[in-house]
Amino acid sequence: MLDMKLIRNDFEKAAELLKKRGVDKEEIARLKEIDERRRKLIQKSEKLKSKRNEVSKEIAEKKRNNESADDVIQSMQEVSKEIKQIDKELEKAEKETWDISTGLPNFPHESVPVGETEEDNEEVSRWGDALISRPGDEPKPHWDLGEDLGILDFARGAKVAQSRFLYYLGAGARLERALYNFMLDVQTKEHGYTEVITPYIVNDESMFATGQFPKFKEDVYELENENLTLIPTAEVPLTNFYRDEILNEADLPKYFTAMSPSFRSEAGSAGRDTRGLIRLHQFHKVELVKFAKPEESYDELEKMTRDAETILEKLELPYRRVVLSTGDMGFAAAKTYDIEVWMPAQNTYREISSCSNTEDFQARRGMIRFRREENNRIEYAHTLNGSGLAVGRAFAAILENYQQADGSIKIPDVLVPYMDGMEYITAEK
RNA sequence: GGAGAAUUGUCCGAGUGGCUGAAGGAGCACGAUUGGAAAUCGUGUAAACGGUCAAAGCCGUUUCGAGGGUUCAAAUCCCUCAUUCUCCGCCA
Repeated sequence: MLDMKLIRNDFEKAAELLKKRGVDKEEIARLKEIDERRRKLIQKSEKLKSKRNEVSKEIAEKKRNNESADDVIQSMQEVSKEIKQIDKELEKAEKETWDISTGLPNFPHESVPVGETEEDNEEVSRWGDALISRPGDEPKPHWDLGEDLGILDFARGAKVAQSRFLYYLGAGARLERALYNFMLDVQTKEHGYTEVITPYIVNDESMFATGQFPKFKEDVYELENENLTLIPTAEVPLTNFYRDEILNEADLPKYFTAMSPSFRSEAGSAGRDTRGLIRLHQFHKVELVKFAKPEESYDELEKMTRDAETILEKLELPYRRVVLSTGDMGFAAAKTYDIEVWMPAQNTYREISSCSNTEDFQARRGMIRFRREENNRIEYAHTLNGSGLAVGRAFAAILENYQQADGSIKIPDVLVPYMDGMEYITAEK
């Protein structure tokens, strides 16, 4: 949710910022207009209510003195009717402002490159020898490697559930578990995050606060007749942890991490990444969430992005960092870094983590606030989220980057202890 | 899933139609007292929205689990829902 005051007081600036994100100026103008109408109605209604309260006191006074108050009561009946009428109009205006304002994306940070698509994203840095393909000239894609080794089973996933679901088997299941245990260990022991196990189903209020609702309902799995949704990311339950709460300034910053399954309907992505582990309806992710003071949130974003990158460096997987353009950023984000891991078989980098500062956008929606020590005033906190990392995509990257000429997979050194000393995954007999 | 009880401010807790944003207590903050502390005394101690304002502040409206209703007027009466507790059923 945007700060309505900025739209009111500096319309041109607000409109310009939102234009970078593809929002029509007309729409902001309409919002401003309805908001003005809304506030006029509030004033009108409150004036009458103030009168009603005053006269109510008079009536009470008279009743206590056993005097008749019939005439006053009668006039108040009229006033009450009028209040009801105005409140009805007000409700309508409120719904209209709500409909527009809840659909507006966050203002982009000034450092974000302006653009319309992912083509306009800017590479920030690279790490590792991406272009040295390891086994030979023809690296195999991870889905072939996984099926040949008998550690991934897409066919049975589709049979038992649907396409874009799968089974991990034997050393594959073990590797998945090794990966997220490793990631959680690094984030908790080296980067100071508190490990959390969250609900995997959340209510509509939570989905609203983090920005998925009302605009992106088609991307998630909702339970029928329940007001409940399977989480599309642990960002939702983690960020909502402090919804409707006021924290102490001394409590900030706060770091949480959680491994969870994530459920996405992937509506509208038919035909894209249909093979392999890149785009699934259900996948594991180690999520990072921070609550920070406004003046520190961009430093925290840099640190969080490094926290994600560290995982890839320890796994010795080549990657690059890009900063998303205004056109490619998620709805709630003010600035986002994507970390893309090298996928040799596809000869390209693929997103494996996305780290965003939403500033106070989610905090406004979820009323996540803190009290300043110096003046006791209440402010919105800034919330950040990032993947640290997407486990399935890391799995895919390991298969492709660590494949050997004989089709086996070398286990990255840091994972060997998590695999009971196993150093290679070879075909199951 | 069935039956019953409950839900008031940071916490405990009073309050069945009007003078209750809400008694009383605890906690917390500040001040007095003290060599310092404890005890004691005094003062203060919610949030959202709207208006005004450079700001501090001030004014108004709303909020007693949530939403709706009755009424001139609702913490208080009615309806729906949620949550918690107890008992029964089921169950990892």
